Amino acid sequence: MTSISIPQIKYLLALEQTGSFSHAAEACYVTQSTLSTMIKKLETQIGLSLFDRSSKPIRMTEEGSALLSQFRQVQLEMENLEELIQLTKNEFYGSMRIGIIPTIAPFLLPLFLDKLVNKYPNVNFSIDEITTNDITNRVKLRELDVGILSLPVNEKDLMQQTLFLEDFLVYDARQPSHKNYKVKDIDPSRLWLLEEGHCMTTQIEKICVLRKQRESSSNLVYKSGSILSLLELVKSNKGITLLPRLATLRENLLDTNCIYSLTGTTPVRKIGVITHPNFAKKRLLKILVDEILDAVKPILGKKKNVQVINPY
Amino acid sequence: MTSISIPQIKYLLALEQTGSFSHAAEACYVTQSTLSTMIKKLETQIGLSLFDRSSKPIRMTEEGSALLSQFRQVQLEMENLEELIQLTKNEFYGSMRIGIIPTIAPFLLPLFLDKLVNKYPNVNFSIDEITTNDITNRVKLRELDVGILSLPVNEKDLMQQTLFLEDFLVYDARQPSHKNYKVKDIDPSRLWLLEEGHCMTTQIEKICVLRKQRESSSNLVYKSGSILSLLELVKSNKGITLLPRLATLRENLLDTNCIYSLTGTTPVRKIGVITHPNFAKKRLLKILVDEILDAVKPILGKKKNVQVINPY
DNA sequence: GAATCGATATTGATGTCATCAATACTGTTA
DNA sequence: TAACAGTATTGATGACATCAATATCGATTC
Repeated sequence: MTSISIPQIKYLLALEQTGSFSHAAEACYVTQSTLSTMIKKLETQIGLSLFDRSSKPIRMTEEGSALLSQFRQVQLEMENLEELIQLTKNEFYGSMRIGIIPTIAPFLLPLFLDKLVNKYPNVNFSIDEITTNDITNRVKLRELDVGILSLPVNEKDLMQQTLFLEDFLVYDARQPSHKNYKVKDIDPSRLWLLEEGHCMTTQIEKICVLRKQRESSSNLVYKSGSILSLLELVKSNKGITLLPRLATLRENLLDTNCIYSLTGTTPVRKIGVITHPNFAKKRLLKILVDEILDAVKPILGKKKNVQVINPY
Repeated sequence: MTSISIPQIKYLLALEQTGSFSHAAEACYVTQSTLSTMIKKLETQIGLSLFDRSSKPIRMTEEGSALLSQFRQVQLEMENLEELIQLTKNEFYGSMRIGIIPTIAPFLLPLFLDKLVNKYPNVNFSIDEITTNDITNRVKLRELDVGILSLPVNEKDLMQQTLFLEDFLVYDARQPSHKNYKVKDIDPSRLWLLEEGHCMTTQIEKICVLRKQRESSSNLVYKSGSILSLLELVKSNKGITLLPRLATLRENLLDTNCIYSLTGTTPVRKIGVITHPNFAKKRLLKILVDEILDAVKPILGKKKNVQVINPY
């Protein structure tokens, strides 16, 4: 048992406008008999005569006139809905090109990317795992829409938004012996770092205050190209490194019993996003940001007594 | 190829409200499979994913949320329409009982009654052709809804609304001899009137200033019970009477060549409607009034230099 | 008064649609 | 691994919107 339908309203308004069943049918791209039948059906459904067929052109009855503006209102809101649908489709269509640094990518992406991709099937997400400099350059050139990386970046022309603070922990691959670590407990000769170019390298060096100190005390300098290699080398050489908290959760990559907090002030890095100032898809960006925050907030919680280590 | 339908909107809002296809289906009195299919169809039609099925309870996607308030707006306007339909049905249903005086009924009703009855098939019109006193009494007692008669009535508790002024013309059944008539030209011995009780009788007596004058100059006093009898008697006895203009148009009842205007000030009567002060169907009354005015305005036009003759 | 015209109402046919019951599929829980 | 709760899919079916053809109606013309 049907109620009033949108096409019926459309036919009614066309008939009121044209004064003729034939012309109204033409305007609505249906046959005259369809329009006649549908108007009659509407009148039967609501129990009122809406049109006076004895006048020429056809005019509305008083009841029809009493309802006309409300029929128009329904039609107007339907048109508003259809327009908003188009606007919404345009925003959540196309692509979003994301650059993310390698010290975040393998730990953060698994936490939110599948859900994001499923939520927005019409958006083509593109992920590039590249370094901070490459990210900032390509965002500036509009080759990337968003960068996920450690902030701040040394580019005041880009929009920067901090998402969360991520603390560093000590990974000592020897048998567990210390409940707590102090920075000065770190033996620079056993310290392994990622190669230059990774902002985290700079951050760890800052934490340990040990650029020159480290070069003078070892005849082997090895800088890993990837964080996986880093973890493998630290493990196999019973070395030490500093890891961001999200990395320490991956039990498949390391022995979580060998992870130690640093006493005193906790060194942290700011993780956030950068975009070009003219980047338009603000709602999609907010979605990305909200998904990331939803994913990491339960893990990282709130930080106290921290020292932010900048990536440059 | 269908577009968005009202039931689809209803299902969407129910799903957003309940967070479950099963509960939403229940609330909408359809099966779960119907609701699932219709939501999917809506999403396909508009090209957007509106619900995230992986969360429990089910939540809207960002696009769905962006459109939600506009969907609600459409629903609200549909509800407003349905409510207004009910209000409108209540006003234009039932009956309208009309009293009309006999010196108006046969000339005015044919001008508008068929059209009115066809326009409002759901209204039961009831017409009583009775005198002014009967009309005013029965409107006071709510036995009639409306009276159509000569105004004013001597009842200040009734609502009175003047519709038009109707002038009187002389009907002299002798062979046409005068281009113009003055009141003093009227031979009281040949004057025929309706019987007492008809306000028009009083009006004509006032016009001719001749109550006592007439009684003293004739041994035959005949007062017709109906205006048809009056016209027949005036015709067959080559008498005289005064007729309201609408009556003079009926060529089937009299020789229109025997109709004369009165020179000098034109005597007219006010025709209008009376209703009980608590009569509620104001819109239907307005319809009746507008139909009458539409019918008589082209005939009567605008009056100049008139003297209103009251019916009492 | 009959024929013609323009317009609406009706009819029967037909493809599309909404809806159902049944069931397959999925993720969670015990 | 089985059971459970919930959603998605499938095939069947009655309801529906729509069409082409034509009946009906009121006005106009001859």
